[in-house]
Amino acid sequence: MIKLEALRVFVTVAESGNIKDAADAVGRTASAVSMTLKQLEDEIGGPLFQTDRKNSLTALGNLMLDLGREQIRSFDKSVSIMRAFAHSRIGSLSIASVPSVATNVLPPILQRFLETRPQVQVELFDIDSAQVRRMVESGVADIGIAGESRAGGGVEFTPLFSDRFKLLCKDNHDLCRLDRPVAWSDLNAATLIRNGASDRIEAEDYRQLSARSLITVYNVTSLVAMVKAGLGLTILPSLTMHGAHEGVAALDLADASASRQVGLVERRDVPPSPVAAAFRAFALKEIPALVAGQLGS
Amino acid sequence: MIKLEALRVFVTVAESGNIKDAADAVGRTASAVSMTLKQLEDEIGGPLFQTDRKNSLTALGNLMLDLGREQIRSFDKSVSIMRAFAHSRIGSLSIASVPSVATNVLPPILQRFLETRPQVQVELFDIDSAQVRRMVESGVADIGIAGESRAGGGVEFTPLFSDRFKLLCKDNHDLCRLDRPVAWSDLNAATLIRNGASDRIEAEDYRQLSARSLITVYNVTSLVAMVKAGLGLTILPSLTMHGAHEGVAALDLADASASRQVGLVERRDVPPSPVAAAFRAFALKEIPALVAGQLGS
DNA sequence: TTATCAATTTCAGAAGAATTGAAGTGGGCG
DNA sequence: CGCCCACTTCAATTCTTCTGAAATTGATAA
Repeated sequence: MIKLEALRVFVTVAESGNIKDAADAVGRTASAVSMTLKQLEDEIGGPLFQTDRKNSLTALGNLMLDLGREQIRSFDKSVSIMRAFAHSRIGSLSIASVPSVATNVLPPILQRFLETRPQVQVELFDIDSAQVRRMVESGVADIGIAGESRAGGGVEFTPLFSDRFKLLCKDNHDLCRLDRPVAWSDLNAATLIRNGASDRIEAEDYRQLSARSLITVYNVTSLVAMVKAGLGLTILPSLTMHGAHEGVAALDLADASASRQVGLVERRDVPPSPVAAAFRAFALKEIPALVAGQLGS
Repeated sequence: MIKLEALRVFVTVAESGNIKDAADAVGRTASAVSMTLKQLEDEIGGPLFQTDRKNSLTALGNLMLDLGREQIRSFDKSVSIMRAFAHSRIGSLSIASVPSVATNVLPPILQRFLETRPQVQVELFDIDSAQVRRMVESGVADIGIAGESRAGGGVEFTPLFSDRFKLLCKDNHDLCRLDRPVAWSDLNAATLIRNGASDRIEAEDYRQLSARSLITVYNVTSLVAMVKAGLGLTILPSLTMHGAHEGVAALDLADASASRQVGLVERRDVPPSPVAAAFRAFALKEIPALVAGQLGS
C-alpha cells in the first residue's frame, strides 16, 4: 500500500536532487530514504530517477512529482481546515437572542470573541424568548440567549444573569418624587401599559394590576414612545431600557422578586459545534461580568 | 502526524455507523479501529462522534467525513494514474519515422500496440532519416525509425530490418526484358533520377552513375510520377515502393550490398518513458517479422 | 431501579514496519 | 587507474500498530 509519507520523501528527494540532503530535510538517515524510495518504485511499478544519483527524474518520476506535490498540498490543507474547525478558528455561529441582550450586551462580547477568530462567520437574530427557544430547538440557531422558560422541551437553560424589572414613566410623573422604591400598591391609580417582558412577573399584586391594563405593546421603542407621550407607565427589565431615554424615568421596584433570569438556551443531546462550544464558554464567563458592570453603573 | 490511513478508517466507521462492521470492512479488529479513532480525535483536537456508539457525527465529524472522503478519492486516483503510467497504459508516444515505414509498417503495428493501451496518445511524424534523428535528439520524438547513420551524436541506432534497393522504371522499358538482376553496368545508357534514399548507396559504380544524374526528386510520389512519365529511372528501397504502382516495374539489383539498414533511433542517456519503452520492445519484436512477410510476398 | 447484553474501550503482549549504523557497491573525477 | 562520494544493502533495533482478553459503558428490558 502506497503511503502519503512515501510521496513526501520522494518529493523531497526530487527537490533536493540527492538523498543525503533530503534525508536531513525529513530528519531520517540516507538509508531510510533510499529504502523508502525503492519500496515506492516497487509499488508504483517503475523507476523514478534516471540513475541512482537522484538528480534527474524519469518521465514517471516527473509525473509522480507533480501528482505527489498536489496530493501533499491538498492533504495538508485539509488537515489544517479540520484542525482550525476543531479549534473553533473557523466555522459558523448562529445566535438567537432577545433584543435587550442583542443590543446592550452582545456587541462588545462578539467583538472580543471574534478578535481571536477573524474567520468565524456569525449570524445574529434578535427575537423574543419563545422564538429563541424555537430556533434553537429546530437547529436554526446554534445557541440562544433568552429569559428562562418553565417548559423544558428539547432545550436546556443555563442562567447568565438576573435582571430586575423597573418602572418606566414620564420624568415629571408623581412617582418620581417618591423617595423610596415603588411598591405595587403605589400603582393602583396608574394606567399600566403591558408588554411582552412584564407578563413574566409572577407577583399576585402585579398580576392584578396587569389584568386591568388595556394596552399591550411588544416593541420596546414604541413602548417608550407611549410612555413618553403620557399614555401610561410600564414595567420593563432594566437592561431593556439601558442607556436612558430622554423625558422618561426608570424607577426601582420594591418587589425584589420582580426580575427575569436571562441565560443560554442550547439544544439538549446535540453537541455544539466547536465554535458554538467556544462561544458558550466565552459567554458564560464574560456576559455576567459585563452585565454586572452595566447595571451597576 | 495524521495519516491518510486513519482517515480511511474514520470514513469507514462513519459510513458503517458502528465500529464492528467497519472493523470487518477494513480487515482489523474493533479494538484497532477504536484506537485509531481515538488517536485521530486527539490529533485533530475534538470529538468526531456524538457518543461512543458511532452512529452520529459531530459537526467536526461531518466536516472530516467530507474532507476525508475527498482526500481518499483523490489520493487513490493519483496512485492509479501513476501506476497506469508506469505500466504504459497511459501516456503519450511521439514517433518519428521515415515515410516508407510509416506507410507500410506502422499502421498494423500501432494498431496492435494500441489494442491493449486504448488510452495512450500517439503522434506520428513522417519525415526523412536526418530529421528523424534530429527530432529524437531534441526530444520532440520519443523514438524514431530511420535508416542507419554513421555519425553517432546523441542518438543510438538499433537495427530492425534491412531493405534492398530496387530499380524502378517504366514497365515497358528494355531492362524489364532482362532475365536476370540488373547490374550497375546495365544502367550506363539510362537516365537516372536521384532521390534522398538512393544517395546512401556506397557502391563506387553507382556513385559514378549518380554523379551524372541531373535530376533529384525527394518526394516518392513525385518520383514515381517522373518515372512513369518516362523521364528516367530511379533506385529505391523495396519497402518504399511496396504495393506496386501501375505502369512501373521494380527490378532486382545484382549488387547485394545495395541495401539500407532500417532501425530504431533513440536518445542516448535519456531513459524512455514507460510507453516508449513498451513500444520499443513491441517494435523490436514485431516489425522484423512483419517486414519479412511483406518483402517476401 | 436493576439486570442483561452488546458495543466499545483499555491494556499488555505480539507482530510488523520503519529506522539506524556499518559495510558494501559503483560511477565519476582527478 | 584509483580514489572518493553517493547510494544501497544488511542485520539489529526501535517504534508503531495490531490483537485478544478483560473491563467498562450504555441501551434495553424486567
